[in-house]
Amino acid sequence: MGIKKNEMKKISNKNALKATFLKRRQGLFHKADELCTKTGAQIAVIAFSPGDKPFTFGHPSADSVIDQYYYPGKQVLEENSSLGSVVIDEQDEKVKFWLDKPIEGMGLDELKEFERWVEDELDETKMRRSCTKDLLGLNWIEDPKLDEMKIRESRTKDFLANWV
Amino acid sequence: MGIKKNEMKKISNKNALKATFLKRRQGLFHKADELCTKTGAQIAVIAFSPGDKPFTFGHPSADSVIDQYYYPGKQVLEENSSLGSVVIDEQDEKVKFWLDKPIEGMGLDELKEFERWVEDELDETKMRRSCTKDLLGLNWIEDPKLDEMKIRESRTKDFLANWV
DNA sequence: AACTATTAATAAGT
DNA sequence: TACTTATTAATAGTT
Repeated sequence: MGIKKNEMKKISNKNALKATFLKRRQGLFHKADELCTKTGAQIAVIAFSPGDKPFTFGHPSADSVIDQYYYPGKQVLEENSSLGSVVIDEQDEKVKFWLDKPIEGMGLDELKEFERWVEDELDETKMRRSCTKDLLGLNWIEDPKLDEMKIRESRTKDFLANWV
Repeated sequence: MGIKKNEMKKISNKNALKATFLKRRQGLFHKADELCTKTGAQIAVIAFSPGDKPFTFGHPSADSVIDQYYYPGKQVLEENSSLGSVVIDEQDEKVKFWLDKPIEGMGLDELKEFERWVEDELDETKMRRSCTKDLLGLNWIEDPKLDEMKIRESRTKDFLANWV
């Protein structure tokens, strides 16, 4: 599209590069938006400009789509606990027991037991989880700033490959 | 494009929905690819189909772009410390002092000081950081399983708005 | 930032 | 499911 047939190679001219990125980035986000509207798809687009400035599009939000990508839980249940939000796929007595328990009141031994339980639980159910915590994992002991930090398990390529 | 003027509303017919998602998803990824080629942009696209199947495009890879988005370090230096890997943009005496210090040997007060320093440092330089740690931030005290979990600071919309 | 010649994408048809 | 075509949409070069 345009005056000449589109040459598919890197643009060297700096102004042209900037202009092209602007126009095509807008076009790309527009296409993403249309696709969402017409099909109900959920889409996240992250684009770093040649100058490494980040631009994003997201429906319903970039973060939520990225979360879905890394933690493809189907029947998600969000429990609000002192840990932040722990995402699990099923609820049982033990889940309720631990999630209702305020972390602030646990001693070190209990904390370790809790941790062991979480790891076991999540391994067993093959679920992904995200929970919010502070930078160094210290603040929650006395001054939780939940929802400011996220812990993410790194997704395996295999999982998505098989899913598709 | 097409026979009729494009109606921007959700498609109800299931076959048309599928066909449209297929075509437009291809179109979207193609546009993303062209934008990368022509401008050197780095782009990640994640699209969940109406049936919630994930499709991705990434250059150089979806993961690397998403990582850049959450931890926009420019001149990245990876220090292997007892904290896992801490990503910072410059190295100075204080950085070396703290990163060389084994966390295991710190008392609670020192840990807090360390945390305060990290927060200050990163606020000042406007850097984001990623460090690998275990799920609950406890293991590193006695049994670090580094590189298995990631703590991420949740990005504020404002930061990106101002950056752009 | 706005314009337009031209190519590119695609909705509907086959 | 893939191919075709009429038509709209995107955009390269220009101002």
